Amino acid sequence: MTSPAEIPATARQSERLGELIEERIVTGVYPPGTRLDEQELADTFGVSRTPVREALIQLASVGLIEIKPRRGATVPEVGADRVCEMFEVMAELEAMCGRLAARRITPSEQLALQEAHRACEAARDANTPDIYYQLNEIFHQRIYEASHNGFLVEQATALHRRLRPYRRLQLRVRNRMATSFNEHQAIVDAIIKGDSELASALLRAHVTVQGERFADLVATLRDFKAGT
Amino acid sequence: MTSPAEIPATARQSERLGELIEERIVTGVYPPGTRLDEQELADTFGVSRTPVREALIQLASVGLIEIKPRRGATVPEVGADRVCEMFEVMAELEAMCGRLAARRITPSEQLALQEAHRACEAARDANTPDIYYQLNEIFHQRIYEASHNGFLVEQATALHRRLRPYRRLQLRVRNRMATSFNEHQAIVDAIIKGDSELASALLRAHVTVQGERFADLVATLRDFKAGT
DNA sequence: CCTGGCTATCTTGTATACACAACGGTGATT
DNA sequence: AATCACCGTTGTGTATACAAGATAGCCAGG
Repeated sequence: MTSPAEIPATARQSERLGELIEERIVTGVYPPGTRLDEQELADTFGVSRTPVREALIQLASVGLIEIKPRRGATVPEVGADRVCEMFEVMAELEAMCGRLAARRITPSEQLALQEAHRACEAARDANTPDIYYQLNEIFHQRIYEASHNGFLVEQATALHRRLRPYRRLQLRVRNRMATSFNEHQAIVDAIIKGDSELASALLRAHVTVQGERFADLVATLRDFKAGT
Repeated sequence: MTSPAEIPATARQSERLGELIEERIVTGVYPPGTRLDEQELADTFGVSRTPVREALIQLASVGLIEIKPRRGATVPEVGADRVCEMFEVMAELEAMCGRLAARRITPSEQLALQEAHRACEAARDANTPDIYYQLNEIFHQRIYEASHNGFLVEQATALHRRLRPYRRLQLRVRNRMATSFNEHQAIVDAIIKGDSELASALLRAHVTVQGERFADLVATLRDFKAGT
């Protein structure tokens, strides 16, 4: 039942399936608590259960879903505290990236970083949060890469991806875009100047504030829910 | 009334298989470069290919093996530089654990930490590196837990596991055990005292030195090989 | 009416079967 | 003799079939 020649069919289908399912999880199509029925997923994507299972196992080992023996896979209810913990770690990873980047960044990487930064500026001026959001990811990715630590880049990227949905919630917060950009400016300056400790501290604060804002948001929602 | 659990509850076999294969990888039974034939593994463990595949996929998503489409799974040749990168990240994670632990450790956790530390002391006095090695793991685990960040604990534990084989190499280095213990002592003092920055710095150095020692070891081996 | 146990059914976990791509060997051609 | 092409073998990727455990619904008993 393979689809007509639209996919090279050369790579494992489970690989592609994993990305598809991940996309549906982070975009909220499969909200937390959802039970992921293997047969159902198989029918949905027009494949058999085998690739679906492999995809699920892969997602589980990354922590995106939970598989309990004989009880199937579910999208975990990530508690707010859990997310805060993840932001705490993310802040440290980014701080580390910044510290290393300030020491190791190459001239061409400096250019790439500044270019990404200017792109963010354009999005800010255009007041397009969605665009800014995407460019922001590139900006941070540039910093990761400038750390010249491939393993760190992988870890930071993975966690960044995993936090994406929660960060997305903050897009509409008042003035967040402008504030974010100003913080970016200071970070760029510190890295270019080679001030590793400053870059580290700024990045840690930059990410930490996101975690705190997330916590605020959750608290607000809880109050709202309680007040109903 | 019936005996509750004498059999491992028949959780997924792939789970157990994964641990078995992982064990064989980190202990060097399957050295880097080994090609992992699915059928062969299936025969070895007396199961079919399906659980083996699932175990391999899980190991691959953790980075312990590499799976190339249509070309099977292999134990990757982790370059020395790669391992150094991992140690660099590990140092930072441990530093973070120490910083948080110094601020958040509870009295009972203090006792547990000191107990683990004293156990290490006994192993040092008995001059039993293998025992010390195991107790050292518990010691570090105690610090992780004292950070009161569950996600961080998971990440640190996972990376620690993955670095285990490379750390093991350093067991026989001269005086390593005594030096390690002294460093531990300073770390414990800093955490108990609540000096988060000191604890952080000490732990970073403690782990970094392991990475450097690994690099030295590799360099030595390379020279040795080149001299042949 | 509620509770407790039993069974029916559904879903996961494992095994087997099949399809196709990649690697290696052999033979023919230059 | 060397090179290239063709074919067989091997092993991965996917589908299907089968077995076992878990949940839920139902019936019986208190």
